[in-house]
Amino acid sequence: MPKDGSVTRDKILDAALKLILQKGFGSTSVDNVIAEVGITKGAFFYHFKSKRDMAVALIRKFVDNDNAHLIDGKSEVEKYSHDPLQQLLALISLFEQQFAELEDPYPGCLYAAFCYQGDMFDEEIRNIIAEQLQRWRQYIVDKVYEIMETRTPKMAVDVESLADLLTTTFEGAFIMSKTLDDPKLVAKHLRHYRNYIELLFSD
Amino acid sequence: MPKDGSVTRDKILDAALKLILQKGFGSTSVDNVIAEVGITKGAFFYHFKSKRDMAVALIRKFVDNDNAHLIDGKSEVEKYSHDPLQQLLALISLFEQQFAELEDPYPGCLYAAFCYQGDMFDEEIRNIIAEQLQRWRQYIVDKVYEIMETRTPKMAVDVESLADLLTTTFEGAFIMSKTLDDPKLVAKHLRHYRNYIELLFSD
DNA sequence: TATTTTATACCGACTGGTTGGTATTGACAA
DNA sequence: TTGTCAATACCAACCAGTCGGTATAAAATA
Repeated sequence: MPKDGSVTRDKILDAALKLILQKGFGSTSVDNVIAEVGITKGAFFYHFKSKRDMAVALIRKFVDNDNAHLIDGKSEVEKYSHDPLQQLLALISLFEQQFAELEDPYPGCLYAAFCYQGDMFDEEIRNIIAEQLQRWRQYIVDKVYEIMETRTPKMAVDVESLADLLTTTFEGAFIMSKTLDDPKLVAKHLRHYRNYIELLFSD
Repeated sequence: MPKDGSVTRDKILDAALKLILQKGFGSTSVDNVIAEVGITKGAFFYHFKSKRDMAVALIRKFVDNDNAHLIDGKSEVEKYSHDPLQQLLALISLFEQQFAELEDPYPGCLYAAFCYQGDMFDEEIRNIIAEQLQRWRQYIVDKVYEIMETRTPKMAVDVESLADLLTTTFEGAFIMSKTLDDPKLVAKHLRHYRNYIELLFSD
């Protein structure tokens, strides 16, 4: 049986995620990470050729996980109703429920953490994030156009920004939740987004 | 008249703000700041006894400026209408106009930058920020209760989180605007917040 | 089956450079 | 000539990254 180095690699990424959300990328030293994991410098640079290399791996993992949430949410929601409006409302409800269960403020989102350290990263890393944000946009944009086949919105709205507003609500609410130390805030703000969609499209 | 060191002090704070929004607090070194301003270490530590001391001064200045926006917006808006609903909608419109003029993505908000470096700061700094967020909340909460004296919302809503949602929209939209490199995004998302208020309360 | 080889996974001392912060000195205005 | 303001030179701690070496186990060879 081979020694499984991927266990250590994952532990490094987990520790790095936690520390980066607390202190930011630039303030999280490799020494911090290895101390958290309980390994040495040698082990770290065996798995990642540089700190930036680790950042890329970390953001890839975070994006994959985020995308899994989108895909899971989609399939969860689309099996209960064929009405695109009900599907979209149910998707938001699903996220509300998940965030309503939290007892501590959500630790935060890597996209925001990296956004506010932008100058430390190159185009490649920014693109990985932007592409994932556009997957969310695309799913909701399509859903809204489906809705508009049978319903007329109460107001003329820009569909693309309406779709992006979900992510905006998440990102903004994470910051508010942490700053005001209110674990329930994210769910409450998602509820307003759901209300808005409902007011726009329901009869 | 003594030499006016406050000019240098302000230049330091301006440079620090710019750099911190680009790179984060932890990755912005004192050397970076003095290079940007064109002064030396001695000058920096004459004006601020530590880097943390500068951070406190910076966040105080940012909060004062933010509060000025709130106060200016209030008085601007309250002189054109006595209807609290029209006042609130006009306030959001005002911010929309300001952000619609931008040609580049808004550089970001210190509250978010500090939020994602939370572990580097103490309770004092977090409180300065939280108190300012609560001033925004209080103004809108009061306004919404005024509105509800004469109008019934289309849906039952949590007033406090409805008020906080303005800040959430700002914070989230700043991140989206920077990440997607879209200068007009903030104005568009504020528009949705205004739409939501309008749908909730108008006849 | 016993022995050698090879690849993986990890260690910890070390390097050149950067960090926040200090001590000392001097220039300039009142 | 005194207090304000800023420059130079410096320090100890910390930074990302390197390097020579080691332990282990699978694979190849005998």
